[in-house]
Formats: sequence, structure tokens, C-alpha cells
Amino acid sequence: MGRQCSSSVKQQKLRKGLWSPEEDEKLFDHISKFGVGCWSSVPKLAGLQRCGKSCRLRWINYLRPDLKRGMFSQEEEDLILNLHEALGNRWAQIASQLPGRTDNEIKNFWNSSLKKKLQKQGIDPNTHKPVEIQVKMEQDYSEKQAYDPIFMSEFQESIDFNTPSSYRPYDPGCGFNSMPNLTNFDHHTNYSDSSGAYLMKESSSNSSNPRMDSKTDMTNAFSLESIFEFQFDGADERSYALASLSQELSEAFQ
DNA sequence: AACTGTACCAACCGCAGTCGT
DNA sequence: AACGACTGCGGTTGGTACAGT
Repeated sequence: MGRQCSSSVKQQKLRKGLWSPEEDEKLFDHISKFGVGCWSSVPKLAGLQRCGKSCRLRWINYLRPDLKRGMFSQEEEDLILNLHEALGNRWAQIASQLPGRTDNEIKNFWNSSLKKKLQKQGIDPNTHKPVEIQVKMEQDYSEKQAYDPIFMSEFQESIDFNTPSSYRPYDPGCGFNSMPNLTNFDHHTNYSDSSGAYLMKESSSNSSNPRMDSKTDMTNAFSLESIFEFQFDGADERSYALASLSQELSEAFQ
């Protein structure tokens, strides 16, 4: 479906797979001389049998002079964990906070290393919550759902699964309620002041459109400052809220 | 030495958003 | 408004290296 390496390069035999040193050199020379412009014209101008998309990727992930190569430091690892908890699989957003690292690199590091590390520690890598609490919450929730149709209808009303955002606010103190979509939140919303309100993050696997538009929603409306304000100031309250929710649901069911 | 399983990573693919016409 | 070209993003795949048997 996608317009894979389409357009200007008309059915020319395009190379795929690993880049040779010669190709790298050609691309590097071209970008060094003319800078990053229109990627679709780069292959022709640089004398490469590649599509523009491939050139772009090669430049961004490998040739860019400002890339930091090598192992991730403990600080970087911690930052990735924190950012992933706040942002989910928005690798480009995460990468923008780690100078010299690419989204692809971070994604690979996450999938090959960090994810497993968390799992070993009994933490769900999607939610960053301990697995026991997660399981308990799911059990409680499905039991409550099965036995209490009013609870279910209130819950469904409170959450519009068609909204583009994969983050939905939840206030455990008042039950499920309708809070404004995050994209409408004030730039400086302080989550630690909102009665323990925290974000309930949908797992990307059951979202019909896991890609919230990061450019419009996250960048513009949900600044990094507010994320970190939430991340650090609200962390304890969120854990507390999680435990409260679990307890609340258990009690409600009993 | 040969085979198999696993981890890692570069690159590809498909989709969605943006921009120009 | 509609369309096509282009760009950027996240998920996935395929190749390679390495460890274990």
C-alpha cells in the first residue's frame, strides 16, 4: 500500500539491504556539500541506486556526524525508562531527549535489553507497574465488569476509545470520570495537585491506532516540563492511586 | 566441527500527517 | 476540497554474531 520509494526514481533498479562503504561515502559527501534538503532527489544527485527514504534513514541512523555511538550509559538507561513510562513507544519523542541517539537505536535497545530487564524484575514493560498489581487490577476489573452493569456503562461513558490520544486521565478518588482530553490540558497542568489523578495508559497492542499524533498532540499540548512534573512529583501519588484503585475495586466487588 | 538457539541491530514496510498545487 | 508527493514514525523482518550443546 505505502508509496514505497516511489516517485522520481522510475522503476530504476534500486538497491536494498546493507549499505556499502562506497554508498556511505557518496551520501555523506553529498549531504556535507549540499545539506539535508529534498530526500527524494538525493539518490539521483548523489549517484546512488537507493530510494530517498533509504538515504534519509541511513543518514539519520548512521552517518549523521553528531551521533553518539556505543553502549548506553546508566543515566541514559534511566532516562529512557522514565520517558518510556511517560510517553510509551514514542521513540522519536524519547530520542529527542537523548542527544546523539536515534529513535531506532533506542527502540532496539528497549526491545533487546530494557524490556527483558523489566520483565525479570517482575515489572510489566508496557505499564511499568509490578505484574502482581497489574494482574490483580485486571482480575478485579473483569469481575466487577461481569457483575455490575452500571459500573461498566459508567466506565464506557467516561472513556471515549475513539479519541486519538492513548492517554486517558483517571481519577481513582472519584471513580471513572470524564476529564478533559490531555490534548486540551493546560500547558502547565500539575498532575500532583489533581487529587491523585493520573494517566491510565492503554497498551498499544489493543489500541486501534497506537500512533497518537506525536507532533500535534504531544509536542504542542503536553510539554516535556509537564511530563516531568508529572513524572517526578506525581510518581508516589500515582503508585498510591494504583494501590487505592486495586483496593477500591476489591472492596466494591466484595 | 557442526548444528541450533538467541540476541542484536540495520534496514524495510506500511501508515499517517503535512504541504503544495 | 481533493489530490499527489513527500516526510516521519513505529512495527517488523532478516542477517549476522555469538553462545551453548
